[in-house]
Order: sequence, then C-alpha cells, then structure tokens
Amino acid sequence: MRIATWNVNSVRQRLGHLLDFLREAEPDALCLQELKCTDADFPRAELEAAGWQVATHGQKTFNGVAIISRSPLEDVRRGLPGDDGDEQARYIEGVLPFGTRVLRVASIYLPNGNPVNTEKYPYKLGFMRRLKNHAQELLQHEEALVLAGDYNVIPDSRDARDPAAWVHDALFLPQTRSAFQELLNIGLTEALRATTDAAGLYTFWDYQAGAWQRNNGIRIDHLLLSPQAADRLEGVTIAKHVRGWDKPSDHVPVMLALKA
DNA sequence: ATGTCGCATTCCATGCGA
Repeated sequence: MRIATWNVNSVRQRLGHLLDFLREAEPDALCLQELKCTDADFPRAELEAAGWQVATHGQKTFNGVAIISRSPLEDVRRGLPGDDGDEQARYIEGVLPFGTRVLRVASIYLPNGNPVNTEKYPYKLGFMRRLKNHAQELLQHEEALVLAGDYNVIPDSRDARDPAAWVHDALFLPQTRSAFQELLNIGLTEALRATTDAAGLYTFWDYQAGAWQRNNGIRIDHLLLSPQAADRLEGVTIAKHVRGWDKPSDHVPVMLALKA
C-alpha cells in the first residue's frame, strides 16, 4: 500500500506532471495540496479517464486539497473541525480499504504563517492546535491513519540547507516546531524520521534565487502515522527528480509504503 | 537584496501569496 503527498502549486498548471507521477509511482492514494481552483475547475475528467477516483475540497485562487485514489474514498470529511469561521480549504480526509481493514488518510495544507507579526501566524498556530485535537479523536479509532501534507514546518535544523536563514520564519520558529512536536507527542510517528536520521533530505526548493540549482531546500512535506500504520511502515521515498522536470511545482512528492 | 511562479483584476501592468 503506497500513500503519497504532493503540493502541486496549481493542479491545472501541473496536470501533465500529475499524470506522469501517478503513472511512474503507482500510489494507491495521492494527497494533493494547493489546487488553486474550485471543485468545478478541477481536472476531474482527465484523472477519471486514467482510472483514478477523485475527492476534492477546492477554493478559488488559493489553497484547495484533494485525495486521488484507486479505490473510492469513503466517509469523506471536508474542512478541519474546531473553527466554523475558517473558510480556507486546507483539509480533506477519508477512508480506503486496506487488506481486511481500513486506512484513513488526510490531505493537509497547513498555513504558511508568514509574516509572523500579522494575524497569519496565530492562524497557523490555531490550525495546528485544531489538527492536534482532531488527530487525537481519530487515534481513538485505533486504525491505520496517515496524516499527509504540506505542514509548512521545518522540524529540525537538519531539514534546511541554511537553517540560519529561517530562524525568524514562521516555518522554523521555536513555537512552530514545538507545536509540531506536540502533534507527534499524542502518539503519531513522522514517517521519514522513522526510517533515517540523515540531514539534507528536502521536499521544497524556492523558485527564487536559484534555490534548486544550489540545493537550497527545506523539508516541510510530512506523513504522520498512527501506531497501526507505523507498525507496517516499509519505507519512505522523496521523488526529488520531479523538481527537475520542465515547469515544476516548488514541492516534490513524498511517498511511503505500508505492508499489506 | 529576493534573482520566480500562479492567480486575479486594475487586464498587456500590477498586487498578493508563497
């Protein structure tokens, strides 16, 4: 069972890459972030023609998340609980068949939070607190669970080529990192760090200032696992080569494999 | 110090978000 996550930075601009990645990686499910379009504008027909099921939670201009899967997604929830006034489309979850049991999967686009001296940073921290609360509820099901997405969190200095450049940034502030750690502390396992301690494993390279050419990257796309999923983790791969494709997203896909 | 994108409108130029 393979589950992947990818911030595509506009699904309409990235449809070719999306279909290419699905063909080459053959995930059972792919969590998308930054669709930058409404549900009506999502290229649903093109994906369905390639044999994929599609569940979207879109929004005009910004944000937007989706889950693409081989099996139909059941029990779909759109929007993160905990703030009825939050109109940003940043969360979708659902359930897939997993052997004789089920796998619950969520696609998360956690707020960036910059600039930190605006309302954007408290919104990010509030979203993280809501995600923790919701994840605690989900853990009570005692099922395999993968919370995948663009967390906009650099967990550790190993996860940035130039950590000093990020010390005042919403992605790396101590308060951000401790909120991420709090999320792990409820009993979630970060998939990549369960498999390696290596530094320099990045998932995002800025479009600006030759960041890709200089390998000036950061690791901000993560897959968090319930114990039932972590016990079955076989491996994690970062599809770094995708950043070298023509007109790429600034993020690359990250994929994990679970024993059946 | 942003050297880039993608979106939308003010629409062939600019502002916003990342």
